[in-house]
Amino acid sequence: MLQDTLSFATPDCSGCPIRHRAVCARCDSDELARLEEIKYYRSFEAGQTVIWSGDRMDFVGSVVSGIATLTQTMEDGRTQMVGLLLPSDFVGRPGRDGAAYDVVATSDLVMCCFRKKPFEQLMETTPHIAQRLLQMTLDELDAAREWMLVLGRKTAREKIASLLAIIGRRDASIQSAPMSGRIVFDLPLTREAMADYLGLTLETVSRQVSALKRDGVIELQGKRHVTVPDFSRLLEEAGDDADGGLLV
Amino acid sequence: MLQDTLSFATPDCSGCPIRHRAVCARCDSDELARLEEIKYYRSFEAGQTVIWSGDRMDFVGSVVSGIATLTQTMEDGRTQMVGLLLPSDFVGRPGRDGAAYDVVATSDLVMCCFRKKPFEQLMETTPHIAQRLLQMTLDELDAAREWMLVLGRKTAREKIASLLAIIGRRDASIQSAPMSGRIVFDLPLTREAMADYLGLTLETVSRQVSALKRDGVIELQGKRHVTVPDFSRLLEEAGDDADGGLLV
DNA sequence: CACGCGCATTGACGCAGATCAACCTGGCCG
DNA sequence: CGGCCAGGTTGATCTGCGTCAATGCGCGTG
Repeated sequence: MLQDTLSFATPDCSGCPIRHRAVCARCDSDELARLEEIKYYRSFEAGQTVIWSGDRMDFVGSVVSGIATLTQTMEDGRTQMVGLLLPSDFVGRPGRDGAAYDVVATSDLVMCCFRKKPFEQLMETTPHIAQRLLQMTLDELDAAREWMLVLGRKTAREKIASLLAIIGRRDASIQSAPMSGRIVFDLPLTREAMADYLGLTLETVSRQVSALKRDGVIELQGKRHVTVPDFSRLLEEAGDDADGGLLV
Repeated sequence: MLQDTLSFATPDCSGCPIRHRAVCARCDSDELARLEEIKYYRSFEAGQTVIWSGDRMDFVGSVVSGIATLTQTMEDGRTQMVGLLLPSDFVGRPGRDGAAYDVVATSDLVMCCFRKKPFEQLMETTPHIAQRLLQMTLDELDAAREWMLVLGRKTAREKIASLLAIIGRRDASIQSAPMSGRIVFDLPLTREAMADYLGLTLETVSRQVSALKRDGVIELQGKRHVTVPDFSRLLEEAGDDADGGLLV
């Protein structure tokens, strides 16, 4: 919510919505000014590819609004989503030349970018920026490893529940909603994208979503709008203990 | 190999084998001296738990010799290995209090540790340490995401081949052996540990290893000593294009 | 309105890998 | 030496999910 307002009225770091989590969280006014110089916004349409794996990347940045996915593809076409980019998530690999994955916008998308070279130079002289990026990367690493457990050991039903829990939690925390009880959100992904995230087929996703609906774990309005009447029940279905687990 | 010699004759960073990849790679003599003050070695026996998930961690460090695994466990006992720690790999989460995973030594293990608080202080004032850690964390993130593709989309046979390729490559690069042709190494993992890494059962691992042997992709001397007559053939079996893929 | 198209659902069937179970193999210790 | 036990192999059977295929549903467009 906060994310989607204000951002263009005052397109500078101090007013920038990404400030909540992103690089400039601890910057002083001098550093903000330097960030401001190398900052620009980019917009993408739904379905558009933001970065091809292997591309030279000349920027780093954060998602301001919209959703993008991060995927890997094998030569024979099998694909695995390895990350989901929601508002405030960071994109880019300071110190690296190439992109490692495909980044695709799944909705209309706005990114707040910094030109990479000068950003890296700023990083050299500003310790807390590197530290901030380290913290964010550790978060991503935790999320990736959490997801390895989901992919390697969970059943299809548990996988679906885990995904719904992650999206629901993420959405809820943005809205400062309570972490238990009733939760409502929109699925930002097609059944196929969900399947790619979970290492399943879209048919299995569809079946398991229907099953969770039939069993009262979730309610559906249309295909995408989800109501979770009891969030802790969903966590149980995901195979997590009610409080821990599922970072991001 | 290099790893296992010398390390205790001269227990300072300049002679420390981990210097090849780890934090002190770019330190000047002053910084090395400060690292030296907060450095100590710890030894573990095979099977010993180094860290329990949730433990308060008061150190960060690198593996000097031996092998450890990084695992997550669900309440019902299902476990997923999320990382393999070989010599020179970094352990720890600067800026974080708790451990996120169980770390278990699978062989006798020596770690080179730094006390965490002073290490973090050093990081505050020494930009390139945070940058170095960021690079290492990005490497781990790439590896974790690569592994997500393995877990989510590969068949059992491909999974085994991928694991053998990773271990073989890692082992070979340490010994500066060529990246193609004949490769020889020892499996540092039991069949069960391999299964936990790959999201399979140990029976399936055993069967697929036998199958790869039967098909001439690998040769086995005993249960653990592996010869790969043609590394690029192994990469094919893993579903990778011969040059790219499988970071770490 | 009918048509087409992208997305989703549902059913029938087959198979890769899990499960259960028996047996092997080599190293250690009394 | 023999017995034990952890780790490994192999076989028989079961099942969850993939595969293939038909059908539904909402929406924009001619």
